[in-house]
Amino acid sequence: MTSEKDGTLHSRILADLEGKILSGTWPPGHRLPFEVDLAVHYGCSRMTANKVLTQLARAGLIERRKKSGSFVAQPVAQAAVLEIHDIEAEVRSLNLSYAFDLKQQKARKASAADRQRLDLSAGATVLDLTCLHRAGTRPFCLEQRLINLDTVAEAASADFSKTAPGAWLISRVPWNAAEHRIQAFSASAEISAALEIPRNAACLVIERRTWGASGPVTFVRFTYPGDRHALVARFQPGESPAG
Amino acid sequence: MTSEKDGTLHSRILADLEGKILSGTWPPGHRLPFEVDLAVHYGCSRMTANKVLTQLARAGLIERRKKSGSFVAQPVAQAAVLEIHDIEAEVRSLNLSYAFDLKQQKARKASAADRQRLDLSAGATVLDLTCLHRAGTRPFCLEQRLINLDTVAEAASADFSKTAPGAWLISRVPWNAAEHRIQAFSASAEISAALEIPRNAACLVIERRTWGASGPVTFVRFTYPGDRHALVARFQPGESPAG
DNA sequence: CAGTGGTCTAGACCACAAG
DNA sequence: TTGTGGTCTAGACCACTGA
Repeated sequence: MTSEKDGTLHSRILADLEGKILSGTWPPGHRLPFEVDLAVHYGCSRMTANKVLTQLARAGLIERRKKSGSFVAQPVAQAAVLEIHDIEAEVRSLNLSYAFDLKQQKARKASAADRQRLDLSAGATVLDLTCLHRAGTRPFCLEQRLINLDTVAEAASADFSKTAPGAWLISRVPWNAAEHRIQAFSASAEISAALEIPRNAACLVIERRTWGASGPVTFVRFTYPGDRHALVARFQPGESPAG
Repeated sequence: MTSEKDGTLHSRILADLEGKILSGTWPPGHRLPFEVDLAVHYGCSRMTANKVLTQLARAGLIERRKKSGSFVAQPVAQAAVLEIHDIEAEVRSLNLSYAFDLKQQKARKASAADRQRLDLSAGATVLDLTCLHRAGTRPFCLEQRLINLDTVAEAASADFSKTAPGAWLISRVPWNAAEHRIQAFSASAEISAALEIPRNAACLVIERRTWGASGPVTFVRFTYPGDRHALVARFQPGESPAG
């Protein structure tokens, strides 16, 4: 019964079922009781039982099939939530002072490479930015960014020497879709100079493409000294990553 | 009005509200109509309106406060779902043939380093595995793994020359928690020999610690040639990553 | 065809926090 | 104090799908 008296009714039922699944009492493939039976067993209405099963299904712990019932799912893909923080917040959480230098800011016609990176049509103009984020006095991360001036025209006249482009953009284009790409590269001459690391040192590179409601917004590449930086992602079954 | 006629009632309402938020019609901080008003406006019951708002809140698009109402949230952390696939599936999705070589398999007392990696107490025994995953004939990824024999005793007598350890484990310890760590490293002598890449070439390294219901299960380090491999993560606001 | 999940309702009570 | 979200119910109809 795992009777826990805390929380709401359906969260208690949820915890009970989760325990049975995660502990292996109900192995993958096992059929759960029907909604009606759960409702009787826990003394609740069918809607409440349904809510619990729906939540378990959303979390990927069970699979529901009409006419057959609900079954404990086979664990498949290892999915994990990767939190890509704001760099300033990231630095400050290390108890280091944060600073950034704007190293370059230039508006220009989009080159072929730009258009591919930003998913643009010909003739578009972009703002090309480079800035260095510092933790304490050490270089922390090099940011190379393109901003689509067709979508975010105000960027052309913005002052990025005080406000980092990332923070500025989030206030202009609050909600957007993004695609991240994580790779390892050897430091080029430019990178090694900027980050003050040896030539060819391994670097962790995160590229992000961002789209807003009105089209492509920005492409940005963050380059971190590889041995000093790690991305961490956790996975906890049953907890919806969004929760 | 974004009126879409497909799907259920609450999914249509959801799409409508999502559109207003994502397009900026309702900017961050804007107060949404109350549940009762939404119910009236869409001609549904309050429960249905509640379901929609609850879902928006779970997705992080709105924030709900008692007595005050529901508000469009400030976009904060860039969270993305990182899918860490099974290596065999990953290779096959590239239309390449998959193979792996078991290069080492040795049971031993856990060293101090092992105990730290696997979160073990003294005196534990581990199985130390090394295997190379191939795509076509080229090395694709080197897997270095420790398995906690106190938790998964059957591993000691398992045959890993046919079944890759990852696939074997998932059938034994179906549901587990995991922590991933992603870094860039220069190839050591061992790595460069195994992956057939130059010494000090940049490598993408993914480390995973896994816990089951009965304790630490395994620690694994995947090393990929950095310039040939990328992790991709997507983020779509409004969609729950678990969905 | 029958039983399951999917959805929706109209109404209810409660806890909580803002005014 | 009062209005809001949070939760729960008993019952209903539908769509799908497996037997």
